[in-house]
Amino acid sequence: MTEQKDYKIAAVDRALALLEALADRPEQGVTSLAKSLGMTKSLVFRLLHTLEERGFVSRDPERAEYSLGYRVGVLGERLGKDGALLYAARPVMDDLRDRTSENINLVVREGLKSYVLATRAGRHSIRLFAQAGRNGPLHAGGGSLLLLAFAEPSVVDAALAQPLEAFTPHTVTDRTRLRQMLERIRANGYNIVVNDLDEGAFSVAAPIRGADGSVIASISVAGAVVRFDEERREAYLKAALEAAAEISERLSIHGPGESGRMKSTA
Amino acid sequence: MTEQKDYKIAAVDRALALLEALADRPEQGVTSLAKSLGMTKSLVFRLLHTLEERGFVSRDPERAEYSLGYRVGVLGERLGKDGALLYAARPVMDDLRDRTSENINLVVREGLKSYVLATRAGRHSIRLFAQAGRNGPLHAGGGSLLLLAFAEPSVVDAALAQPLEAFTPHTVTDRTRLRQMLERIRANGYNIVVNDLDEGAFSVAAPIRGADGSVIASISVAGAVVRFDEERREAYLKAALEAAAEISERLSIHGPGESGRMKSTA
DNA sequence: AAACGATGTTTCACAGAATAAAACATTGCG
DNA sequence: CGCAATGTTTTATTCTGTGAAACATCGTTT
Repeated sequence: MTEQKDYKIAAVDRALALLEALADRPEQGVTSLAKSLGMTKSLVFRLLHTLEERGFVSRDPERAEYSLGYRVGVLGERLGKDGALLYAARPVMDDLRDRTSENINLVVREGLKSYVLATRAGRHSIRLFAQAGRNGPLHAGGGSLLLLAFAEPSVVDAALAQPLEAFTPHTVTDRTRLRQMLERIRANGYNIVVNDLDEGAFSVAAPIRGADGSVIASISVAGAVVRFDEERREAYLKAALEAAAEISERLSIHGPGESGRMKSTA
Repeated sequence: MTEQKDYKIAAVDRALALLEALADRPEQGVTSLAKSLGMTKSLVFRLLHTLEERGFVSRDPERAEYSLGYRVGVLGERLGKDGALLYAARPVMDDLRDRTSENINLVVREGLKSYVLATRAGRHSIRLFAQAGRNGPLHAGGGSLLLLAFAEPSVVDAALAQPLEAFTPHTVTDRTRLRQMLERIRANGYNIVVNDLDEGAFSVAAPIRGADGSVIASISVAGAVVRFDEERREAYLKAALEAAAEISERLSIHGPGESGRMKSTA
């Protein structure tokens, strides 16, 4: 436990804890909140007043019960869904890159295409398909296939109804085999592909889940196949799954536990 | 200036002001924020640290610039879009009810139906169609028609392609006349109807706009036609427009100005 | 290349603000 | 009708938030 400098200002931290508690369970009263947070009633009362004045908390005047206020919604909308994902993923991606020294990709689905939200460049120089802001196919690439595997059936049907381009000789374009692959990905909870989108490249992808538990993005470790031995395969898979779990936890209502203290001390 | 009890706790209020500033303009540095908010650099630095630890603020590690963090998105999503609107509207609806003594309705569009988000009962007892949680038509009722008027053309076409029920002898079901009415509503920026959904009732509706400026809801004053003279017509229209503007302002990025201090001292 | 200027980070001492405890008010329930 | 639980207000004390200023780091200019 290295006591790193603590600039935290207690009053603000407590106010934020209050907001989290109200997000976790709305319609709470002063006493209930005070008890569950280990604060005194008067403190909670003052905090709520402050938050309410700015619309971050809303009081039902009849029942004197509090919930999150409209300003939280306005600011959240401003950030956008991708924004939340992106910022939650950022430090985790940095960490994953440092651990693996490979390229890291954060990919979401956009209709029948994949979309690269962010990347981290590994230490080894290799040109891959993935590039932030770029649209790609859904039927090839580690992250893309994983997204397709966890998409609604109607999306899968629509995606497979399109012409399926072969990006390399190894790209799977046979629809029956593709459906089998998707089934396997769902069963495994991850996806590993080799040479299917970029010649000479591998990709190890894990699913990121939103607050409601549905898969909303994939994070993947990608690099040159020549460095991809059995040992790395295991290590990268473990790292990718952990990273995905960490991001998913951040995006859940309960938020990250006390364990996830990532400081990339490169 | 009646100095009402000030329970506001300064540190928290400043932190919230910081969040608002970052929502208004992301990617700001410490100095810029300190200057625009009239705080010292060290204070802003500490506030940002506290906010960052909880994910309410996100720092670009390279450029040392801050934006809203992912937690804001998670909490905002939890509230939902209707939640933000509902909580922003609540005190305004109370105020509008107190001013007019009539029924107040907050209505949104849900596909090709209207949906009553919330109501306030006036002092005079009158049974109206509107009831919280209820779906209604789009082609009749003050608020519903206004929502239709400001909907995308494809929605209007789809709504008018349906069979149009006549709820009273005064309900307009002629499609050409309806389109003329919608045109008028758009031009006026409000809508007043009589007897078209509830026999013997009037409705004065004004548009509520979201952060992006599009019309997302309507607020309306409704009551018995027998009390609806010219003087009240003017007064209700003014009150409804003001209420709609107030709610819209709350939902905008900049938030409510210092003017809007509503305390319903009934 | 050296010096400057701007920015982010850290330190520190003090004022005043946040806090806990307890009294008070209000509401609902038995 | 009284009891119990909750929200609100007050107050005294302490500790924390705060501003000023020093320091570090970076990019730019001369």
